[in-house]
Amino acid sequence: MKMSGGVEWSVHCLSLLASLPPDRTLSAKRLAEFHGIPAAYLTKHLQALVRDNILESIPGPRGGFRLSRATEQITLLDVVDAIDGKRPAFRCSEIRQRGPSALGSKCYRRPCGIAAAFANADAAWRGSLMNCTLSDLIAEIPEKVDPRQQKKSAAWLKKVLG
Amino acid sequence: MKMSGGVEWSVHCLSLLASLPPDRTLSAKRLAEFHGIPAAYLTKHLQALVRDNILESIPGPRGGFRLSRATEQITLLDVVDAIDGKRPAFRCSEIRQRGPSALGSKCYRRPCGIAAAFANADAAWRGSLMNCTLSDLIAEIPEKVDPRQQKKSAAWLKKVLG
DNA sequence: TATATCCTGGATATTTAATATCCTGGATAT
DNA sequence: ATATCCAGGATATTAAATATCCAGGATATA
Repeated sequence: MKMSGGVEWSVHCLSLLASLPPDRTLSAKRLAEFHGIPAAYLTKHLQALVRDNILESIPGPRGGFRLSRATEQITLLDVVDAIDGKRPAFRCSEIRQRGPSALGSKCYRRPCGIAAAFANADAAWRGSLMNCTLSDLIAEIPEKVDPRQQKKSAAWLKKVLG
Repeated sequence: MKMSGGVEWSVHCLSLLASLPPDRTLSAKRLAEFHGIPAAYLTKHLQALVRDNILESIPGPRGGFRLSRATEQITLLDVVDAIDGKRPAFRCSEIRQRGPSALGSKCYRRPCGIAAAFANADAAWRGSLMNCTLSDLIAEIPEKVDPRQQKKSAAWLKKVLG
């Protein structure tokens, strides 16, 4: 079971975009350059974030992407849902309806206990992700990120923003 | 992000095996027949369960599989770990170490905040799965499974156990 | 002891999903 | 007018999940 790598890319991009001055943007090319990842593929993920109203995009020269909501209003769950989809990891294939002791399909209105247990685990996971906002992640940068890297990032931003 | 379908098959098989008289077994073929799933592939999953000491296997005629622990000692997490592997869904690719503002690799001893947040969610998920035992699932069969299906299952078992 | 049953593990094929690139068209700032 | 940038479709590549088959070893039974 593996989550799309695009989720990691997306959160890092959102974090960088959150440090932009108001109304400034970064292009997909710049975002890819900053993170050392392929621009063409990153673009696909950014489009997914736009579709889910996490980012907004500006076409044309000096265009690019910026956050479409406050950092407090963007959770990790929002990102996961946008990039990885909303379908749960456990997908019940209703094997109880197969085999020699199965009944007609009308007899299975409620989910089976096994599917319910996995749905609980999924809810716990989503709950945890829902409780972590982009704002939370940014707040811990000063204590968690090496000051030298913070400085280099700021310098890079200053350079590309002209 | 999708969990292996083998997890669902496995839990259903464990549930059926739990209803066996002591020291009786079911072969992979019978388990597959009961659930209407391919025997050859199910075998691979059963082998994984044996490797993790959830099942034990008996070779030879009248051989097959049986639980190797009490139902109270088998959790959904045990099954997921055996079938789907122990690696978390979110795999940090350390993109912070790439790009123009990265430092040398010695400067990244602690996990980044993003990876930590996903690790929390993973822990919540695992915690939920760990709290659900095979015993719990079996306990709710009387209320959750249609009595007619329970009857058919019992009849099938009686037949194949001779 | 011959035989039939059953698990084990390796080899391999098939299918599906993730990853990745490219290109055309439309928007827009300069 | 031109250069930059996003949107979305088409397509290629890679990796993983799904699935089958077979040879080898164990064992109950006749």
